[in-house]
Amino acid sequence: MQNRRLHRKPDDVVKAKQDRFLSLFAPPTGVALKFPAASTIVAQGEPVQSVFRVVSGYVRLCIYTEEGHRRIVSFHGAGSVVGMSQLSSPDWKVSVEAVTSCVLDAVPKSVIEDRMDSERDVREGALITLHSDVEMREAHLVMMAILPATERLHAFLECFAKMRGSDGLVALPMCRRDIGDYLGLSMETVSRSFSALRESERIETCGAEKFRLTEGRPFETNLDHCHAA
Amino acid sequence: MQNRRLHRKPDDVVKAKQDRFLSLFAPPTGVALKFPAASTIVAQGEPVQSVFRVVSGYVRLCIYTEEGHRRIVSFHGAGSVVGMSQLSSPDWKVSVEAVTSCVLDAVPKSVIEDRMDSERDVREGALITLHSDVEMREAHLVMMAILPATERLHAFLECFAKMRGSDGLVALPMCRRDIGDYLGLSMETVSRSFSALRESERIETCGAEKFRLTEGRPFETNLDHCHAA
DNA sequence: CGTACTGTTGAGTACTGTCAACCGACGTGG
DNA sequence: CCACGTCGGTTGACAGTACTCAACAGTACG
Repeated sequence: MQNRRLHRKPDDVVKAKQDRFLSLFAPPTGVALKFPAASTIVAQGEPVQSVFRVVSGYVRLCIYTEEGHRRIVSFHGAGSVVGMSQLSSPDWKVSVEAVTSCVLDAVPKSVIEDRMDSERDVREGALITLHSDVEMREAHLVMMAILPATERLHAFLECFAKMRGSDGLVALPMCRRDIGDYLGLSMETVSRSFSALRESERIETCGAEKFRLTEGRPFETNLDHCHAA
Repeated sequence: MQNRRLHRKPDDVVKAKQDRFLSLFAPPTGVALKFPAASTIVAQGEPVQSVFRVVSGYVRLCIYTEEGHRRIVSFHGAGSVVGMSQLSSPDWKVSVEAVTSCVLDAVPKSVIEDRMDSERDVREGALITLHSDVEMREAHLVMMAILPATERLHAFLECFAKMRGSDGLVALPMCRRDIGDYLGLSMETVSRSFSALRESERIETCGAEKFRLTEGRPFETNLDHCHAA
């Protein structure tokens, strides 16, 4: 879900800047914190004190509306940086919640800001992360508007499998409702879409939370009913 | 659509940083360019050479998918900065198109980068813009998932009227299809939603492109059919 | 073994997309 | 000056998707 097909700069150059930036999350500037599954790491509205990087486990970024609706903006696994887009804001616009039990490295906001001032590579690394955030949300937006439920789920699973990097069986850490809130679908529709993908043999499943993508199929996307031309 | 309810820092402090950043768009670093209505200012895939600021008129940011669908990510009126989120990318991930005839100030990417390196206020101003981009897309995402067509349109009109700052009659520069591609709705549904808002007296219209919000109504949003709790 | 929770499936409904017809404004050309 | 074509917007009819409500299955846990 992160860093999907970002920068096409020479990867090693980008990586060096990123590394410098990411090193801030290690000691001595960073501190590892552990959170149990389903706990709230930071709540929407809290003052922004730290930026995080996921070490292990999965977190979700949620937005709660006044009416009580929950929208999941993104999921983040090991390696993802969370909170950079909150830097110029006094308080969190999103909640960060632990999907599974997880460990995060936390760095004080002030440290990030200071290093961005003094180190060029940190600055560029941070910009790349921010840029990635914008792009991720744009891709999400496009998907939400254009793809029907089953294709949305398929895109999500593809994306998640890619992020995991494993070609084999992938375990989904989040429940159907989470996926629904991420894709803008009801829990039931997500479940039905799973069944549809399984029946059309585009995925294989092993229990409710493990799946494997059946690859290589030319797969005619049924987009006939989508508007715009 | 821009800078909606961003930073809650003391406004004057924020403004000073923003001003320094925004001054880059004026001569001598910036150059004003004029574009006719419906022209493409930069096409998706072109190398990123400049960042823009709208002086007058309106532009739209579009994403075209391989299947030929068009998604509008945002509209930008006078004062908006366009392209900051493309800085760490070699080429544009979006197209920038003139909705009306318009004038933009263009600043070379390299100038922006240099000044971000050398001036703290420019850096912070740029970050605020980026942060605003992320937040805008998140708000868009939430709206798309939660609101039914009529409410989506209403939210859009509210937002647009606020951006314009005028309480009176507001003229929409973009056509129904544009609004549809922005809201993830078909042109026809947008049109029907206009009619619905007019009939329920939540807006008044004057021709197809001028409207006024009928304010003060407690307006019970019909969100009963929305999932999640 | 009962309870609670997650996931699955069915039935019915509501919303929105598609297709199509129509209207009015505008500009062109006879 | 008027006929005509084009374009954007509106509206209707119909179909298809996805949501709601509801029942049920499987699993974990006490």
